[in-house]
Amino acid sequence: MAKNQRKKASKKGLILKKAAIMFREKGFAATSMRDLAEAVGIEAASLYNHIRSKNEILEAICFDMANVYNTTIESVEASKQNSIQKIEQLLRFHIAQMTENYEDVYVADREWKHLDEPYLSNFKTQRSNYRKKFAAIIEDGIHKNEIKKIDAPTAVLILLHAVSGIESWHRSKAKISAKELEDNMVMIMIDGLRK
Amino acid sequence: MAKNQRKKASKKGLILKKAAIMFREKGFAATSMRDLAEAVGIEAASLYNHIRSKNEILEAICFDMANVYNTTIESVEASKQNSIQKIEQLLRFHIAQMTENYEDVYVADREWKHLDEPYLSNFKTQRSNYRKKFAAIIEDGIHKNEIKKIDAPTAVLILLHAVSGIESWHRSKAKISAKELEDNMVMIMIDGLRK
DNA sequence: CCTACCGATCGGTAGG
DNA sequence: CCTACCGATCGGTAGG
Repeated sequence: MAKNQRKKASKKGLILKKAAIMFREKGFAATSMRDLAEAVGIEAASLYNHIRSKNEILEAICFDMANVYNTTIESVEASKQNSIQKIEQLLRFHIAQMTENYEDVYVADREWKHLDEPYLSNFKTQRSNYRKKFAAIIEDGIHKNEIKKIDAPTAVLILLHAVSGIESWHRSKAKISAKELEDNMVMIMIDGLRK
Repeated sequence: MAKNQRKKASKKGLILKKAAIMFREKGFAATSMRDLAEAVGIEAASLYNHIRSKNEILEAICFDMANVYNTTIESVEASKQNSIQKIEQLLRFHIAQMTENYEDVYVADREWKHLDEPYLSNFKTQRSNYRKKFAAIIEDGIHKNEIKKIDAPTAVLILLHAVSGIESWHRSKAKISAKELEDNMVMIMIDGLRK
């Protein structure tokens, strides 16, 4: 992963990486800069040679994820596949992110509330736009009779939240492999949508 | 709702209710006792005539929800229905909780990490037991050929997280009604499981 | 990258 | 239920 390499290469990258781990474990508000500094191996004051503020760390994590999501859905939109295939591709993308890039995904998904303005509004807009694009793909599938007649925005919420359920799987050191997990999820969700 | 009545009847009930709203909005750690006191309409120090600590409030919310969950799944287990019917009943229960008792459900689901020991361990155990009971129902349906061959613990995670997606629906003042929402969700999830 | 420190705010208590 | 206050900890800065 290019991103993971970057995150380990520089000190700022290390700070972002450790921060994501701690923000997931304890939450943004309950993680102190002194906790973070200890995990990085420096004094709290020294963090500020690499980052401007605690909130800037959260911004970096959230908007890096938003960019990955935007890039992906734009490429899926542009591809020549039917709607079921597009949805399956998006599901597999989200599952892969969850298993490979767990900490960042979790933080961007659950801790974005702690963003300050104007970043908060910006993030909420991007999030809403992503869901609208996803819903449009489902809507298209309904019109083309590939997908059962359901409320598309509701289906998007179900799909995205279902994927976030992998979080617990990740923690539980389950016996099932990542591949099996992915296939199980895709089967359940796709069969649920299909006519 | 008996519980809502109790929560409005006494001052302690009002504190728990306002706390659930604020813990959901800002998170447990980012909600101060002074914020909470203002919402209740008293001084921060006066809160301590009704509760022992900030953590006690979180405990009350989380364990009230755990009790509701336990009671429900025990009654579903004891009922004479096939596995698909049991799962549908549990799904409708969770959806109803999400639409009727949103704040408490959300806090018990997302903020329990901030519980102190021994409550934290207790809560995690109850949560794990609930999921095991749910998985056993799915497992039973697989053996009886009512449900496709999938990994039952994974299916439980998908179902429970999918339901939590209603959170965003709740916030978005969607055009779809609660009844339609419920039917859409049940249809997608049940069809996804069925053989 | 560290020592030394700031003002603000936190959860909670004493005493009435 | 309030005023007055406590020690601890917070994010962040000055200066080297």
